[in-house]
Amino acid sequence: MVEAYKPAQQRALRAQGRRTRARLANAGLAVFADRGYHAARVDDIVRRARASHGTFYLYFTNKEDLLGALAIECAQAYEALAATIADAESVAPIDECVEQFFAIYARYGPVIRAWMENAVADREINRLGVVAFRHIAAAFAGRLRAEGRPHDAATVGSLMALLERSAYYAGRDPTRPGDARTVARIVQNGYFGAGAFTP
Amino acid sequence: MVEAYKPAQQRALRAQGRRTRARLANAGLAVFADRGYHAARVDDIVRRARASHGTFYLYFTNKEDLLGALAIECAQAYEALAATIADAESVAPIDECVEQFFAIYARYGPVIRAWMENAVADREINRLGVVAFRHIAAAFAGRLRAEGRPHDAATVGSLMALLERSAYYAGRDPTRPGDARTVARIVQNGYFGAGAFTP
Amino acid sequence: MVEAYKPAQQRALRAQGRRTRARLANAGLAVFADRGYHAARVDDIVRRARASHGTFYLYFTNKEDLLGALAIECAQAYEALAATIADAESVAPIDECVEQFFAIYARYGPVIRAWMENAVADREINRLGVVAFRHIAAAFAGRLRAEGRPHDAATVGSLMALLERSAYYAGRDPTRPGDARTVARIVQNGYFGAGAFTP
Amino acid sequence: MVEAYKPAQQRALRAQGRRTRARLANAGLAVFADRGYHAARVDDIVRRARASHGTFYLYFTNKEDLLGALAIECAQAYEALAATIADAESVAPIDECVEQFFAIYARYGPVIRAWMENAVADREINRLGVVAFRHIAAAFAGRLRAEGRPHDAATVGSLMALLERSAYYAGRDPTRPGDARTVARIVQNGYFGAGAFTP
DNA sequence: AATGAATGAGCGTTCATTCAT
DNA sequence: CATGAATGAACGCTCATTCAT
Repeated sequence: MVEAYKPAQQRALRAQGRRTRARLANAGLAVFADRGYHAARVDDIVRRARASHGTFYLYFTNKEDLLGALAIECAQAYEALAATIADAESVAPIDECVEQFFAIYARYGPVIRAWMENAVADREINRLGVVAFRHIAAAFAGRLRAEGRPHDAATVGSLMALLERSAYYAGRDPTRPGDARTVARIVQNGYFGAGAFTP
Repeated sequence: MVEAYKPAQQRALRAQGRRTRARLANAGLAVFADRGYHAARVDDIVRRARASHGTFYLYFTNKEDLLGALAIECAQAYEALAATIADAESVAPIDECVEQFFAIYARYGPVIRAWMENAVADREINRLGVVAFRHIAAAFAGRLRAEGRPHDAATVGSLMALLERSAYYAGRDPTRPGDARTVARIVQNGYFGAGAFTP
Repeated sequence: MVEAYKPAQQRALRAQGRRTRARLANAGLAVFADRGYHAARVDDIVRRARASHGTFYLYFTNKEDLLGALAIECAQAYEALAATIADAESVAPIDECVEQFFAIYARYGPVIRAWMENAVADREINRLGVVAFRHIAAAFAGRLRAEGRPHDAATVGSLMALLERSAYYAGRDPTRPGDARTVARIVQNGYFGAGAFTP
Repeated sequence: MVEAYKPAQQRALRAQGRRTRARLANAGLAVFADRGYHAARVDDIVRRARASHGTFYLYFTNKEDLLGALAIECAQAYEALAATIADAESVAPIDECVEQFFAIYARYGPVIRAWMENAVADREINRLGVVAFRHIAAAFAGRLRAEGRPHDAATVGSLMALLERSAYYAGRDPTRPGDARTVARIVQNGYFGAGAFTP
C-alpha cells in the first residue's frame, strides 16, 4: 500500500548514482527541518548536498517528488511499527513502541509536518501519511483490546494526538519535558495501566 | 490629517477604514486556513475581501504584518481563557474551558499553525503564542492543584498536546471524532476525574 | 517666452487657495531638494505641506505639473537676471550678477537638476531651462564684448560651466570653497580682468 | 561547485558567465545614459542585453549593485588618470589629460551623474567618486605647482567644475562647443598658460 | 553522471492618481 | 476647499525548472 505513490526516474542507478540520490534526499530532509517544506529552496538543498541544480533534477522530477520519496520512507517505517505493535506473537512492550514512534518522528518530522500543513498538492502523498497513522492507531486499539482496556475512537484519537504532538515538541525544544521516555510512561499509565481512564 | 501610506497599524481609522481593515483580516484568516500561511497569496486575500492590492498595503505593511495582527488577536483570546481557567472566584467547569479552547482554535487555527511552522520571522510575534500557551498550561496546572490531583510538568504537557492536536484534527475533518465535547469529556475523566491517571 | 508652459488649474484662487498652493509648491521644492525629483513622493510633499493627496491634485494636475510651475518661477528669475546683466544702462557689477546667480540656484537647484537629469518627459519644461541659461550666456557674452574682452562660444561655455557647477557644489557642501563670493572673484579675474585668458 | 544564486559578484565565472555579465553591465550603462539611473528599468536593461530578468539577478544583486560595479570601474579609470597626471616622470601634456578626462566621462557619465544625484544609498560607493575626483584635483594642483603657477583651492575647484560640466554638456549635445579639444585649450591657456589668471 | 548558465512566470510591494464624502 | 480611502498598473525580485556542454 505504500507503493501507491510513484516516484520519478525509475531508471536503474549504479553505486555512484545511488549515493548522489541519497545525499540529495538527506540534504532535503535537513533543509525541510530547518525551514519547512514550503520555505525550503531547491538551491539550499543542492548546496547542502554539494551538488548542482541539474543534478537534482536528474534524480527527482521536482521538489514535491523529493518529498514524495521521503514520504514513502517515512510511511514504510510507520507501517513497520504498526505491524510490530499489532503483532500478537512478539508483543513488544508499549514503552518500546512509543520510543520507536519518537525515533521515526525525529527523523521524518519535517515530512510529517508537510503532510499536516497540507503543503503538498499531491493527494497520493498525503494519503500515505493518513493511512500510516490510521494503521498505528488501529494497532494501539488492538493492543488495548488485547489488554482488556475499554476504549473508543476518541480514546485512541487522544493517544495519537499525545504521541504526535509530544514527538513534535520534543524535536523543537529538547530541553523541556515531552521526550520519548516520559511520554512512554504517561501512555503506559494513562492508557494501559490499572488506573487508566476509561471512556 | 494626512498620515497616509506606510504606518498602517497606527493610523487613526474612521468607520469605513476600520471596516475595510476587518474585511481584509477576515479574508486573510480564511485564505490562511485554505492554503496555509506560506502558500497564501496576497492576491487571494484581496480578491476575497473585494479590495485591491493597494488597499491591502494601506492597512498592513505586508503579509507577515497581517499574520502578526491576527496573532495578537489570537493571543489575547487565549490569555483571556487562561484568566478564566485560573480564576478561583467564578470557577468555570472544565468542559466549558475545553470547549472554549476549541472555539478559539477553530477561528485562529491557521495563525497557530503558522506559529508552529515558525513562519513568522518576527521573534516577538512568536513569543506571544508561546507565552499564551504557557499561561493556559499554568492555569490548568493550578486547577489540577486546586482539585487535589497530583500532576507534574509532563502531565500538563500531555494535556496541552491533547487539546491542541484534537482541536487541529477537529478543524481538518469535522466528521471524525475529536470534537470539543468528546475531548472535554476525556479531559474531565482522564485528568480531573476520580480514575484519572497519576504520574 | 516663459509662458510657453501652461500649468494646471487656471481657475482663480482666493486667498486661502493661494496659500495652500504656495505651501504645496514650497514643500515640493524642499522634497525635490532632499530626494531629487524622481525619488520624491507625492506623499512626502503633501505630508510636508500638511495637506492631503486630494488637495495636491486640486492645485496641480500631477507631479510633473508641480515641477513645471517651479520651473516657470525659476526661469523667470533667471530671465530677470539675464536682463540685469545685459542692461547697458544700470550696468551691475559682475560680482553682484554672479552672487545673484548663486542665490537663484540656491532656491531652485532641485528644479535645475531635474532639467539636467532630463528627468521630465515634458519637452516644454526642459526648454524653459535651456532658453533661460542661453540668455544668461548671451548676456555675459554681451558684457564681455562691452568690456572689449575677446571671447568665443567656448569661453562663454566654460563660464557657464563654472557658474553652474560651483553653485551646485556650494549647495551640496557649504563648508568647502566654491561659494558665491569666491567664484565671483574668479570670474572677475579670469574672464573680465586684465590678466584674463583669451581664446 | 554550485555556488549558484545570491552571491552574484563573488562567484567564480567561466568565460560564458563573464561575457553575459559584461553584456548586462554595458546594457546598464547605455540605459542609465538614456533614462538616468532612477528612471532606468531593469526590464530595459535585460531587453537590451538580450537576457532575462533571472539572468540579471544571477550577476547583480539588484539595480544598485550594478551601478556600484560600474562605479568601481569608473573610479578605477579616474584613479589611473590621476596617477598619470601626477606622475612626474612621464609628464603627459595637459591636453591629453583633459581629453582623457572627457573620454572616461563619455563612457561613465551616467554613473557620475548618479553619484551627483545621490542616487546610491551605499555610502561606500559614493565615497569612491568623491575620492577619485579629489585625487584628480590634487593631481592638477600638483601640476600647477610644478609649473610655478600660483593657485589656491578655489582655482582648482573652478578647473574641476569646468572639466566636469563641459564633459557633461559634450555628452548631451555633441554639436555644440565644449568638446574635449576646445576645453583642453581653455585649460591650457586659462590655468597653465602665460596669461592665465592668478588668484 | 554532472554542471553552470539561463529562463520566465509569478509574487510582493509601491505610488501616482482618482473617488466619494 | 479639503479630506481619507481606494485603485491598479508597473516595478523589483525570486526561484523552480530547463538547457547546453
